[in-house]
Amino acid sequence: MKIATWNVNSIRTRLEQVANWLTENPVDVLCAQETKVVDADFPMAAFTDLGYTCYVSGQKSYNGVALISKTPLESVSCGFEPVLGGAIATPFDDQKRVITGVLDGIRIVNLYVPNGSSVGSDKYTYKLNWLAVLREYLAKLLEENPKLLVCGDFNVALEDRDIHDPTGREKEVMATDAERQALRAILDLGLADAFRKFNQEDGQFSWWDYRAAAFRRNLGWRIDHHYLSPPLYAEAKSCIIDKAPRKLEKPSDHTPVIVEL
DNA sequence: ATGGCGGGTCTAACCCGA
Repeated sequence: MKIATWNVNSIRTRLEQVANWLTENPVDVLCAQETKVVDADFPMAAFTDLGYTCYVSGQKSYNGVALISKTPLESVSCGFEPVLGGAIATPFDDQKRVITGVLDGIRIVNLYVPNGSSVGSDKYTYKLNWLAVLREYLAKLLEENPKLLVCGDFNVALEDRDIHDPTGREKEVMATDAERQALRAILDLGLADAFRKFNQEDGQFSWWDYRAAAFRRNLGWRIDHHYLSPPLYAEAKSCIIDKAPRKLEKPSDHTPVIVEL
């Protein structure tokens, strides 16, 4: 089974690229983030034409996540509320950042973690609070789903080798100790980075700024991840970053990461 | 860099991303 995560930065603007990529890379499930479209306007036909079923949780202009699956999924839900209840979840479910479903006994969670804007801002606080709620959400899911795959755009680079230049990282959003500790607290539930099972090199990135020719100069960050519970980590066969889509005209600033189980 | 690019939409002295 192959599962990909890709922040597409608008599913409508990127539709042709995503459909072409799926044709050439017919993964079982594509977990997309930043779809930036309300559910009624999601371009489902392009994917049904390829034999895929779409499960979407979107909003106008911002955020939005989708599961695009070759086989229909079971037990699909959106947001934190179905798992955590309204008291904890409601303040966070306005922003559409979470969708999950089950395929062959594997629960797949597709996330778009808040960016955080700048260190010390209200959005930075929101990000840390959101990650704390995510920990509770995943703890509940792990109780019922020993085979858990959590993927998406985490907007956190866990280690210095995941950043082209870690100098001054403590002042930069996505790399502060508080963000890393929030993510580590989640991984301590029993999740491990699929990519690092196979690749220990630095200079391995999944996002490059549109500006300053960052992609050409490989000035990137590795912030898109697949985290696996122990039985899935043990059976994982590969995890690769496909840089090809980032080389196209008008690309997303992220590129797909694919795990094979 | 007082964000250089590129999405979005209230098409702007706009907002947001990462």
